[in-house]
Amino acid sequence: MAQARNRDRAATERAIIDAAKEMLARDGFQNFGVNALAREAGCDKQLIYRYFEGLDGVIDAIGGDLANWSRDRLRPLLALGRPADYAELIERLALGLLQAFRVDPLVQRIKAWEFSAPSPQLARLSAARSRGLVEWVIEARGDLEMPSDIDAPAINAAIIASIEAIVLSAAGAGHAYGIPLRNEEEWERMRRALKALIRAVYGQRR
Amino acid sequence: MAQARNRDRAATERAIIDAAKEMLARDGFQNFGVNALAREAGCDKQLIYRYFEGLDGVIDAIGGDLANWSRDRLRPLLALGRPADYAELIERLALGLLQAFRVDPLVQRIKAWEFSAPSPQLARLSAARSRGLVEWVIEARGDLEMPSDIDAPAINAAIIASIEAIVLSAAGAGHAYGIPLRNEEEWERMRRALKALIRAVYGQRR
DNA sequence: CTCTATTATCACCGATGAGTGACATACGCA
DNA sequence: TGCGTATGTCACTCATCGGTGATAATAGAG
Repeated sequence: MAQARNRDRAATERAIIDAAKEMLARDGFQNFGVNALAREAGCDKQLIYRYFEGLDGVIDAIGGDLANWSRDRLRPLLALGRPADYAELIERLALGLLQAFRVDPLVQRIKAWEFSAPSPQLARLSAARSRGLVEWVIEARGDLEMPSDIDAPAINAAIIASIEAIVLSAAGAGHAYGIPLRNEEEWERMRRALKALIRAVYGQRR
Repeated sequence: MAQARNRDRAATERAIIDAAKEMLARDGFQNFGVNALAREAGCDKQLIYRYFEGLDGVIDAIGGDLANWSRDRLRPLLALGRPADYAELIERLALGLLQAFRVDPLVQRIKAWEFSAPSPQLARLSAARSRGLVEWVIEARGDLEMPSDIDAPAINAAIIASIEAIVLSAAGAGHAYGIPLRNEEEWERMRRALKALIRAVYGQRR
């Protein structure tokens, strides 16, 4: 439980934001409210209104923290060197995203909430992540040629969609669409399937 | 707004269930509660407790209504005759499921809620749908050989996951992962991409 | 017709929600 | 040193929540 130092607005704001992130990651948006947040942050709820103008402002602030989420999570993949072909590029993207999403309950909750209660505000958060994603692809792609005979953007969308739904299912139920996903071996099976899918549709240079 | 006839328990129960389905399809689980449901069903909330022992009982009753959802939605596809190969089988499954899911806000809401607030109860609803799905595949597959060189169950899971995430995104935001999905042409683009994905991974007999 | 059991309604409880106005405290500037 | 303002606290309103006990109304059995 984050605790605010006294008489320090910046610290209090951080305490509120940190508490909010922790609560969301733990319980989701379910019982997320001003009262609970104030309790968790160890301050009076009045301050939430004063400093953030309510819960929405807190969400926006979290959005600021997460603005570069995709970029930051995928950056290490650039160090692997240039991908040999488009298939390898998308494979890296998919597996990197899978891992990043899998270990980040906060982003999982945000995505899940976006599914069940769409709002312009949550959509903005998601849009920022998407933007970082395509920027990464552009940067990592370099001068690699894009497949012209198939609709790569739509196919990539399908692949990313698949990853998000699988992670969300597994996080909640321990399995996804009949495939158990409780430990690293089981996840490795799913990774292999995704790789097979990507290699099949984008071909592989040998 | 469903309205109960007076002094007719069966009719009242139906009115409650119908109102619940309508509310969930319209607003999701967000403000779904005993008070709101009673108001919408045009009866006193006490009856919800008497006849269903609370909200959970109502959900279970809806589950009963939806027990054969997959089976019923996919059945027409059996009339198309035997698929020529495994790819065609999965293609029919995917496109059939996409369409069924796309036009059914109630099932969409249930799925979305399962993502953001996993519970054994919701999981049971989803499990029933899954079961119907694999039963359909077994029935439709007949004596068609299954691909042995790849992990078809995991790949199929990924494909179905993809479809659900795409539909949920599109329902909320009008687009999914950068691909606009507001009209039938745009959906046709996504269908083509899914077909390409399935054909690529499962090959096609020619 | 009378009585009983089912059906439906009403009035209430305690808890909790968001939101706000008034008040206390302490920091830093003049 | 004293004062103003930023910071923090408290107490309250009003609405809604899930849940329950008592009571009214009516249909059907005898």
